[in-house]
Amino acid sequence: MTWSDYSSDDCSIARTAQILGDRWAVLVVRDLFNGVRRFDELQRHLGIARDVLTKRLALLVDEGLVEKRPVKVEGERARHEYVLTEPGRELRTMLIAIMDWGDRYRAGADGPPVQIRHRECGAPVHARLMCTDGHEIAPETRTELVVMAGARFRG
Amino acid sequence: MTWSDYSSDDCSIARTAQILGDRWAVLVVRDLFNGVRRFDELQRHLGIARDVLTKRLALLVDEGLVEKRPVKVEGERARHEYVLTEPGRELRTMLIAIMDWGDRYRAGADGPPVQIRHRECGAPVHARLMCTDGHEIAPETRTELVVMAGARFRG
DNA sequence: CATCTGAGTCTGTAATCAAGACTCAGAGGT
DNA sequence: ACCTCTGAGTCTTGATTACAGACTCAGATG
Repeated sequence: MTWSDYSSDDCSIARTAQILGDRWAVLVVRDLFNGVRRFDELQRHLGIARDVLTKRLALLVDEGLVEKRPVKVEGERARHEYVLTEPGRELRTMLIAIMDWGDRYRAGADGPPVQIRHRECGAPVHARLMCTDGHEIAPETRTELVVMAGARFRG
Repeated sequence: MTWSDYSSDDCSIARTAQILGDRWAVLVVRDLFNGVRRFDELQRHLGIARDVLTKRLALLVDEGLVEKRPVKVEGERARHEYVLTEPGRELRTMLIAIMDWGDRYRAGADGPPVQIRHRECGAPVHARLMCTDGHEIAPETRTELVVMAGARFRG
């Protein structure tokens, strides 16, 4: 029973890619993380087409990663802003894993553009693989894939 | 100077998304990780259109994540296979971060379909955030973004 | 010589994306 | 009251890209 006997769609990576597997989705989440909250600000910063942004945000809201909430500031007209929900915020590990890879293999001559730091101690933060017994999984460390109850055979 | 004053494209996440920001790219890499190596096997398992697979593989080869190498098995015609390079293999942390998220928020009733384990001790492997001082960065732990030399202002 | 298979390429249609114009409602100025 | 500005979209019109399936081509197989 090899990996390719199991359904490709029935996989947590495939399901996540269904939501984030788009050139823009990840960047929208990144910007939301970095405090961008309003439609026009996202649109300008990302350079995304307006209708596409509308659709992406709607999907993210639909999938529960983002909340669209009304904001009423005194003396201004009512607006809304887009804020990450808890599931959305839990993507931080993934984002930092992506960033680590890019920093390493796609940084320009001046090095990485930004760094994420632990607010309390100031040290840079990275994504690491660990097993639940506390061993660090280095690049050469072998891992194996074990099929669990949730798996489905290929249709 | 806020985040949105800096160029969105000049960011390691944006650069990585340029390569992997596609519904299929991540799944192709996942399958290569899991030992699928041949064109037809990828095509069948993923259910991707053949011409799209051709293009994705070409991009991954171009970007240096995948190597296309000829294979000559005795008694068979020469073929080639697609194998991850070292940069490609370094995506493991990202893949597992994506999988962790999906396992948590998108698993079906039967739980996660597969588990990755440390081959030596058998314990499940997960992606974690750590600062270089060794502190674990839990979901509530605050991080901050520091702009470095590689950053560019918005054009 | 006819058939099979792996690894694509080609073709026609459907879906998405991009860029910019247009809409609409509320706030501010005159 | 009227005009203008802005935020947050929606609409429209090409240009790209995806999808499904047919077609190709070379070397093994019978």
